[in-house]
Amino acid sequence: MDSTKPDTTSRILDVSERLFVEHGFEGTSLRMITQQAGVNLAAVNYHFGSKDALFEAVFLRRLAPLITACLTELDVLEKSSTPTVEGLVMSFIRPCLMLSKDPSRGGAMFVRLMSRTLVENHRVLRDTLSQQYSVFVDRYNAAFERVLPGLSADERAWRMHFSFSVMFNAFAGNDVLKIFTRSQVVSARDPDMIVKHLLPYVVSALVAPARG
Amino acid sequence: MDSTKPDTTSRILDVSERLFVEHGFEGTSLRMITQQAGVNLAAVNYHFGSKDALFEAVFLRRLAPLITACLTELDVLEKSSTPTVEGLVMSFIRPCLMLSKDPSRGGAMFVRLMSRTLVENHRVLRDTLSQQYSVFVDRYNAAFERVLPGLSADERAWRMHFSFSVMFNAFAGNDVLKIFTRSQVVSARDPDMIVKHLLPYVVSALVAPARG
DNA sequence: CCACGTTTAGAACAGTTGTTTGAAACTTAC
DNA sequence: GTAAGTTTCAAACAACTGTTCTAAACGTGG
Repeated sequence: MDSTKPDTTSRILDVSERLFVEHGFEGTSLRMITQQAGVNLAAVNYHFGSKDALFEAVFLRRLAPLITACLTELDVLEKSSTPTVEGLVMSFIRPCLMLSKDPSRGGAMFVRLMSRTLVENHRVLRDTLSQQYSVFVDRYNAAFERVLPGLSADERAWRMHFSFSVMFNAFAGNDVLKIFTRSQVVSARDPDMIVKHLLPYVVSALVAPARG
Repeated sequence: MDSTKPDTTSRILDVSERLFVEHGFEGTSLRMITQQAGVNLAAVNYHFGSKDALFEAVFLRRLAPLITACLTELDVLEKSSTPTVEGLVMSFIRPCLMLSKDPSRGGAMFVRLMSRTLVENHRVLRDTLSQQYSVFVDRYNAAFERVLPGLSADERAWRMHFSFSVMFNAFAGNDVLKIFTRSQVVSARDPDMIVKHLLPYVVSALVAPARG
């Protein structure tokens, strides 16, 4: 046996993550997964119970640590006497950046999976996950209120909505203009390059004065 | 016969558009489509040739007019002696807004379809469509260069990338924070409300001074 | 060596998929 | 009214879907 070969469960998770990103939940069959993972077809149902449960496992494996990393960043930030908008934005970007640059955690794969799952509106997102991480949103809400005291709750919610949207899609590599042209508008997919341009963009939009 | 009932082709297109948005390309079967459209199963292959060709037809029906509307807005803008960033942004937002508010064109359905198709990376987007609307990107590139002369080509490309990303996802109703909480962060999906907050957000980010 | 719980194996299940077929029904024009 | 062309219909096709089953193989402690 190849000792470097991970166990069946991990191999299934790794292959699934990639295939779910590439072909979506419906477009990925258990036979594709088990073949590429080099395991028996029945292994998925044996180890995870069902295709749905497998998807949830793939998702939770990465989401929980990512959330934790963000919350830890927020903890540090809250102890600071002078929190900045830039620091707050980085408290979300930094964990995404770390994840994107770590091949052992699938790199940017998971952000892409979140992006796909979001637009696919998968059950797991509506039913299982959505409510158990609401602390994430609450904490960011409070943090944004602190660094942007001049905004109404409504205005703040919109700017957060837009900011997470653009940050998310940047890391997921969703190039909208790709719809209209073959040539990639943005040259590289280097995560550091993304952050370099993303951070000032988001901060500029967030700190703009409220229009009365 | 009910004279208000559209013909088979249109009924298939309308139903397909909605189902492709709700369940994606792979998740939508021809039997779902034909049943809801009240037509025979073979009708899709008779009128369109294949499921792939149907998808392309659904996509092109809305995309071409949307592109045209944007290009027309750009024409007007270019004749203006004092084009503004706000005007340029609105030249994209306005056609999206009109579309979103027009139920006879499926409302916001098509923007959501574009959003789904983008992350699904469908063949039709890679092969068929991508190259024939490159004029869209070229025109916007030139227009942005005119109203933001202080930016390098690189910086401009990134800001355009982010801006179209956030505008797109706003109209598509992709609420990222929905992943983490059940409660909708942004209250309404009223297109006018979206524009009201979206426009100043994007403009602020676009006009921010370049950091040398 | 044996017995035990865990994992893997291949085969089969009923149901669904996109597509094709040939005949029926319909519309249109002469 | 009849012929030609267009559209609809039910039925069938092979291929694929997630899931289940039982037997075989495996690892482990006695």
